[in-house]
Amino acid sequence: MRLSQYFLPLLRENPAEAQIVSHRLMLRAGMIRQSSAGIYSWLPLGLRVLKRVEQIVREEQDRSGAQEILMPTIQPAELWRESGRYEDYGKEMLRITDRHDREMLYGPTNEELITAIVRDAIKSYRDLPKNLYHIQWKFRDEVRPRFGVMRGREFLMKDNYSFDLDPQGAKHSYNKMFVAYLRTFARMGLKAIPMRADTGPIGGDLSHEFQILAETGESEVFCDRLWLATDILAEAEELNYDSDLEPFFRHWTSLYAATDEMHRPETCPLPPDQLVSARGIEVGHIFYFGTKYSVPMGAVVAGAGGEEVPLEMGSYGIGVSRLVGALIEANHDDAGIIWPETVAPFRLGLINLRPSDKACRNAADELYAKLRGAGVEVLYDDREESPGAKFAAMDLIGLPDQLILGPRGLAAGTIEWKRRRTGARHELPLETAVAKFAATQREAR
RNA sequence: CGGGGCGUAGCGCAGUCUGGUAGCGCACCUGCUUUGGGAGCAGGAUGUCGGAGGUUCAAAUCCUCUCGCCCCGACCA
Repeated sequence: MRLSQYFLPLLRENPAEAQIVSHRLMLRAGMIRQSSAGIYSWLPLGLRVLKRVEQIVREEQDRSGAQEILMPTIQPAELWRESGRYEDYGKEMLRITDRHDREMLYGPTNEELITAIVRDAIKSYRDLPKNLYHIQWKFRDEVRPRFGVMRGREFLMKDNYSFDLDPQGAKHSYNKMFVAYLRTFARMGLKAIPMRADTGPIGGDLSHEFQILAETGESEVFCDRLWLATDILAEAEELNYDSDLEPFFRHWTSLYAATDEMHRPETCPLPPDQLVSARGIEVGHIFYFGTKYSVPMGAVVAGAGGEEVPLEMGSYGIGVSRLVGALIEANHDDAGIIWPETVAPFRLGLINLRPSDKACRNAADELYAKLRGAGVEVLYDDREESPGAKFAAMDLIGLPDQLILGPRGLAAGTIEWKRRRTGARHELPLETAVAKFAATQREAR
């Protein structure tokens, strides 16, 4: 993509309403624009990241055996009356009346809808287990939306729902998601620590939140110091979803980690010097709640003996749009965003320092064409701007690598390669640049 | 939902107390010069001062009502 043609409205100064770093940088980097409190439009650069994150989530769900569906944003009130949550959910639920005075709502979550779908479709234990997910916009009319997309009213969530015949099967489904979540976050370069969590209004008795440690986290969390040096992905990667995941689950939940609500200083097993207290961003939450919805909503199947068995259910959520903010919270410096390669909107930025110079322009255009031809996603800054402005813009949007072509290097047949994260610079022979990034593009994806 | 703050050009702000021609920086447009870390000079365009009502010869400024946004707390992917 040529930057001269790209819709990338960068801001040089911080908008007054943005207080935390991810919100500031998303606005400054032209990723989002706010339309009202907690509701955002995603501009081209931001949407590319959102889709990358979504795709990683999708791939790990598919790998775990979950199947993708798509449920609507608007749901009928009567379903929520069946579970009793229509009244319980309170003002956070956006209620709508259609032209026939039918009570509708913009879905804050989908337990009721999916339970109704499965209830009507699955009648035999032979059709279990099932795990269905969708990635859809949700709306929760938060009293106080804040922190940009980290705590919006409208947000993109991956939610899925498992259906099993018995608690043992349901626990296996829960364990699968436990593993899938670790893999998902690790692929984005995030260390998300599973923490014993309160089940809240969803209900149930087993629940873990996946928390990313960050100074700007919304809540206080506590964990064993050992978590800081742990590479969970290495172990999670080797697991087979059909094997018994309980030992893995037990191992990783034995290392202390708890949210504020679940942490009790008097009963905490860790000595004070082993306990880390930090701020956490909740990027995922998994629940096992048994028959909480299946019983009131009559979601039963015929068991092996012909008896009616209510479905054992769990639900699992990942805040996809929140993750974009969380990724920035975890990956930035004073100059801007530093994208992990797996979620970067473009793999590479190409800066032509002197587009008015014919030799520079020809060389940069040619390099751009070759990179594209090699399948490298490259954002090409071909604008007539001062060098400083281009460097600042490229650092701000945070592409993992930059190729900087100027008259100085061109005369020597070289191009400068700068790594965004480390700031390390190398001179590359011009002709090797394409091959180098064609290779890294394959590795990263 | 309790407490606090803010709405003036695309962004950041001054002007409001003490009513009297709506300003500054950046961004934008034109021209020339410049070109390895947010360039310089010259010229130019941009506003229902959040909205409604009121007071006044005169309202960004005073009064009333209203809408929006942000922060702290309680609540949540």
